[in-house]
Amino acid sequence: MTDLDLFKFVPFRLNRLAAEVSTALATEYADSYGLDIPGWRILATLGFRGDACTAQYIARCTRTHKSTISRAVTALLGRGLIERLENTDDRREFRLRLTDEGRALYRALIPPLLRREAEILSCLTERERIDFVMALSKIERHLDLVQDLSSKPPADER
Amino acid sequence: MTDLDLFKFVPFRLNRLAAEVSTALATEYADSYGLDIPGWRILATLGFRGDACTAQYIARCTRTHKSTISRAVTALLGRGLIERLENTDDRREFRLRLTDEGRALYRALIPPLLRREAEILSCLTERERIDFVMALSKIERHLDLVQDLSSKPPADER
DNA sequence: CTAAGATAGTTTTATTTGCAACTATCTAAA
DNA sequence: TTTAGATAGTTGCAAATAAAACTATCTTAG
Repeated sequence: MTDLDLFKFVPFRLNRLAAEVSTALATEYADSYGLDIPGWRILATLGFRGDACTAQYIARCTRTHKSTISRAVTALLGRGLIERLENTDDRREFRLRLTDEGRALYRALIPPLLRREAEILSCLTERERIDFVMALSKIERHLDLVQDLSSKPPADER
Repeated sequence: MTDLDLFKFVPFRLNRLAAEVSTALATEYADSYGLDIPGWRILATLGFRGDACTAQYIARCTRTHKSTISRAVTALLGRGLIERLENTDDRREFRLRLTDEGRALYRALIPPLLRREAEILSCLTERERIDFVMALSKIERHLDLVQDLSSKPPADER
């Protein structure tokens, strides 16, 4: 029988690594700006795409449960970091976008977060880093994790 | 100003990938054997290391909170999958080890889990897979995630 | 030897998260 | 048009997790 070493088992290692990286990054947005992960994901999605998008869209492409997004949206609205626009074409949904304050926060967060990311990857050579990211992309595509905005409804919500 | 694309941001991608892989694997041990992630981690740690080890050790090297481990240990004891040995040298701690039944379950789980892992990595060439795992190791070492059993107490419990 | 601090493990509590039910709105088919 | 089903978003509840307080035991400095 083949043996199983937990510490060589990729799923376990990914889990552990992701947890570690998350807590390392959280100090940037949580400790400094009172944001949690869902809040940061919303901010980042809205900030990166210039235009407004729906909560559903954010939930889908960040693979975060819609109820989690809903709560985080409420919090961000309360802090005046995002705003809701009625959509007269479809009154079920709201388009969300950053307020000026929200955009300022988004911009303020980028440099330290990119710095952290670079730090984490600094143990790899340029070549290794490129290969690593490429492998990541392949696995994501293989598992159908692509963020594609045109998008089929992606397997709904697991 | 540099921009930040969430979908190219490695910490986010790791998080998303780990979550996806976790749920994919959970079907193996949860649906089939009623194990949750902490339970599986204990089983795997005890199974891989032939000898008995303490709850503290498992918590540290799997980076799982000690209260989570404590509860999972209670559950596994109740199911007769592991047993506790008094340590007369230090009566604060207990050494844990698999029962025969626990070992059988561990053995039964290995093949399907390794198959899943292989499936997930099947989109990479052999070369890419080796490089990917190597990069993972480097990052783990860089972030001080090494499982090292000799081990300094690793930053205690976050 | 004793007291102060450290450590293993448990338990209580609070937080977070996902699920499921619900409302409101839209779409499509009879 | 009416009705059945789908979809966006919210909310109540339950499960999982982490934090913190607690017990018991060990270690070490005086």
